[in-house]
Amino acid sequence: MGVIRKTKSVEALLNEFNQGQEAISAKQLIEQLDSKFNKTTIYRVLDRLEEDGVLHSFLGKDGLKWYAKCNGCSASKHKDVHPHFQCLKCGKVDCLSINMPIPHIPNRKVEVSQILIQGLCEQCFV
Amino acid sequence: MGVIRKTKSVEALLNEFNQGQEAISAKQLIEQLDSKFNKTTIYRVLDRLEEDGVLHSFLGKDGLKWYAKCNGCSASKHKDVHPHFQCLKCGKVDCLSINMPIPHIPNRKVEVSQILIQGLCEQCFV
DNA sequence: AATATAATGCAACTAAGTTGCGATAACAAA
DNA sequence: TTTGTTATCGCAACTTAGTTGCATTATATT
Repeated sequence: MGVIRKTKSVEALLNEFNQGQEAISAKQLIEQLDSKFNKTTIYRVLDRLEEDGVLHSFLGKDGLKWYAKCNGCSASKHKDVHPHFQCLKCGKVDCLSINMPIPHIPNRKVEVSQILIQGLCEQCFV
Repeated sequence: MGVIRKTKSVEALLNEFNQGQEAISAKQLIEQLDSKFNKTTIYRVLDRLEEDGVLHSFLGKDGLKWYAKCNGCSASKHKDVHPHFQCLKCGKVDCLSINMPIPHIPNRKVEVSQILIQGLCEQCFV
């Protein structure tokens, strides 16, 4: 079932993410690749890449969906549980490779946690 | 400027939040009060209550906007920086009164942080 | 080359949230 | 109480990120 095919859109998107380590929003990818691919295609390829553990996704401060490369994820399990950082000046979003332990909460079961930190990135924090 | 008026919609919304400590999504409030108020009104009243430091808002796991009562906020400063919890079974969302220190990140300035923890709430975690 | 089916493009749709504007209602001052 | 100012409301139309259905095309397998 569902072997991912090496199509032009897949290549193009992977290429975008291989330009750097930054996260890229679906919106930005659609604008960027507008002349080459339909937005539906882009959404679907992103879905597939996420399912396959190539990318992971999260929501930025405005509720937009962002994607970034995975490190150590597989199709069966996304191990990437790290904070994301969104720069309030330049808008850049990336993954932070720091460990943020989620405290145990009495009488509840913690399954996932999303942490979005906002502030000034290295370039903007002079 | 801008003294908030005690209108019926303001009263109705405050009343909803005084039913308990849970967070309520804008969507839910609109559905709930649909017969009494226009959705535009509800969005605007929520905005005003947030500006006045009565409510604070955050995004849930699907990017929907949620509101909850503030504790110790003022119009000038929202002091409420705490994690929020969304139950994956019953959907309930609330504020956690635990302190989560944001680690210092080298060469960046941290200004805000949003933490959303998902799992099972007290009622659903049997 | 033939086949099966994954992937694409297009158009139409969904849903949360926003905007403009004329009408209405709070509230303070007379 | 009445009046005047202006905050607030309701409505309709809009915006925008993301989704869906379906006919067509491309990929990979035999």
